Amino acid sequence: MVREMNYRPNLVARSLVTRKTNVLGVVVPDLSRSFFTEVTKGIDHVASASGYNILLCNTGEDPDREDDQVRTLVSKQVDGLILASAHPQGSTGLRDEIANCGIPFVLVDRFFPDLPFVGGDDVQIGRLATEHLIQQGYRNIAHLRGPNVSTAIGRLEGYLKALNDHGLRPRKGCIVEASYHGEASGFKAMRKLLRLSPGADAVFAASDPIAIGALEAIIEAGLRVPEDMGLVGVGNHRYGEYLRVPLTTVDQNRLEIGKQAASLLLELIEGKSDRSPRLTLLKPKLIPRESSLRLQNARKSQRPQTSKPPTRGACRSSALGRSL
Amino acid sequence: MVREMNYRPNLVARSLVTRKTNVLGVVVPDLSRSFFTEVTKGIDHVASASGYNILLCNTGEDPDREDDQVRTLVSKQVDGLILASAHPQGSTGLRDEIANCGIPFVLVDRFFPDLPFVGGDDVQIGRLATEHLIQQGYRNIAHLRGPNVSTAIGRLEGYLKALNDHGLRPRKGCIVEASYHGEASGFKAMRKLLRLSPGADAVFAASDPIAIGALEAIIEAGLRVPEDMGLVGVGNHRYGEYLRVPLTTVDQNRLEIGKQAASLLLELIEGKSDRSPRLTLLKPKLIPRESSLRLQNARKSQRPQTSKPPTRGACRSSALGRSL
DNA sequence: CTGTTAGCGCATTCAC
DNA sequence: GTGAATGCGCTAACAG
Repeated sequence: MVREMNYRPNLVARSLVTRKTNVLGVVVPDLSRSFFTEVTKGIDHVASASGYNILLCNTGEDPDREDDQVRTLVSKQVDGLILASAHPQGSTGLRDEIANCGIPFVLVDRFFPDLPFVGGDDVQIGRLATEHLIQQGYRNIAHLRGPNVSTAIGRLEGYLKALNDHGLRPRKGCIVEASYHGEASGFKAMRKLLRLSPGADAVFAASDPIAIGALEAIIEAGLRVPEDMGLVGVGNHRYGEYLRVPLTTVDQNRLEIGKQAASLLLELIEGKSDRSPRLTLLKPKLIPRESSLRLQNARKSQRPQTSKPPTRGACRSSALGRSL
Repeated sequence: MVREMNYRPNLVARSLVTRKTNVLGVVVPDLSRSFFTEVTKGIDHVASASGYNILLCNTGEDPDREDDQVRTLVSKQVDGLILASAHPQGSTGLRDEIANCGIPFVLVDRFFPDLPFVGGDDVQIGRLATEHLIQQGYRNIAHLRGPNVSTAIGRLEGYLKALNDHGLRPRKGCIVEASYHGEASGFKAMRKLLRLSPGADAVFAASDPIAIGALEAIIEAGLRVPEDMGLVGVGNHRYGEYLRVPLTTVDQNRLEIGKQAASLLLELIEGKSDRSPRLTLLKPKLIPRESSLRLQNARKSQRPQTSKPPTRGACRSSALGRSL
């Protein structure tokens, strides 16, 4: 009957009195990066199951814009906030803007000390990737690191630790910075790396887009992957297995990051803040594919999910033959 | 001074009296498809420039869920709605839910008669892709179509028209349906196609993900792309140029779809509804890459944006040689 | 031009 | 149990 009368309750009036909007603010640096869309999807999944909607903001990696967005969201009385902050590591701006305004929030992906956080274990990610390369027999492993946010810092740390644990040392010039976003950035960084540290036989790239750009540069230089140059990325990018050389990667479980962040936030909102660990680090998982498998015994683990035949060799440009 | 006192105006109270929330509802079928994230980004770009925020909903291609979301958004008093509907073509559910509730809205991507719309010109897309293949000398062109939404219907129509214009006719079994979403679906559909219509020498896939899956199936079958089988997708997918064979595609300008949809919606909201064409079809553009270029004279148009050497042959699995 | 008041549409309270 | 009054925090209209 209510349906037939098509009465539409005014939820903003209701919100004014109940002090509850059933809206979660989500602030990300860049919507086109599949990492963040996947996280957002995970958030939406558990949020909408609990009757919440998502107010989405794109900061474009601009901390000032981020602060504006957060202020607006707070003014709009969102019940909670999930944020992948563009503030540089160590800056105090984030804490000023969020932590003192009294609204529940959870950080994702980019870690800041003492604030509720859900993300990947970046040190472990760096270690996993690097140890895999070492295990495959690579010895001169370079690193294409990301910008100055916690993820890049942690992955770098894991990379250095893994090298150290195996008695290896990074060579001069073998760590080059790229921006997370673009393949173009990975391409440029790899070119630079090939100049600076010509002896490298493998690369750990801090993200899959960086790795994809690097792959192009490696091929351009006339090197074979994985024979002459091993390559590992991070993110389990959806198209990683369809690339010119299927890309080994470290999966940080993006969907789960979103889901757990939303779950934690909902608990904070509903006052069940007794959940002790406000720091959730998801366990990363190595996805070995062709780009790093130079040992025979590892060939078996390719493309388990489809019914394609497992026998596939490297996929190489015909322009390659000349320089070998 | 206001800032120092850090007074936070309660925007829901303001909204209650002004009857304006400065929020736009955006409803999409699937956030992980890059098409929709790019459109959403475009929407956010112009919306936030005008002081609007975005309330985002994911329907998962479920019409019932979509109706729920729309009802909620309306109840939340969004100022306007942008919607890529999951309702099947010809259904009346959409019109019932939206058109009569008095709130301004714009449809994107999926077309419905007589409703404000911004999207690609799908007939033109289908024609462009197919004519390109014809021009490249392919004669037995198959089609992997999408599900029953306007985009797939239009692209199919363009495909048929282009064939007809050139005195060609589709063979029996050469049109196979796939779901838009998954590469897996494209893979299966292509396998089926190779069985049903073994003589095909080219495929027009209704989306890039379908094309990506199809590419894998073609390679698996021991065929070379583009020599034995031409391939064209739709969407100018971000990773199309990094695939095993760089993929020819039709760009429908996704970012622009979002921007124009948001602009139109803002005009409708602000009452300047005198903008006569409420139907905006963006002009598609062919992006030729290796997967369809079997004629020499077309080789020049590969990868113009980077400084990579233009000489690159097809990228083939080593498992291929056997069946030729 | 500044200060006061009514009321936006609901949920919650109280009286009945 | 049902029904009328109060107020959420703000803007708009009004009075001084």
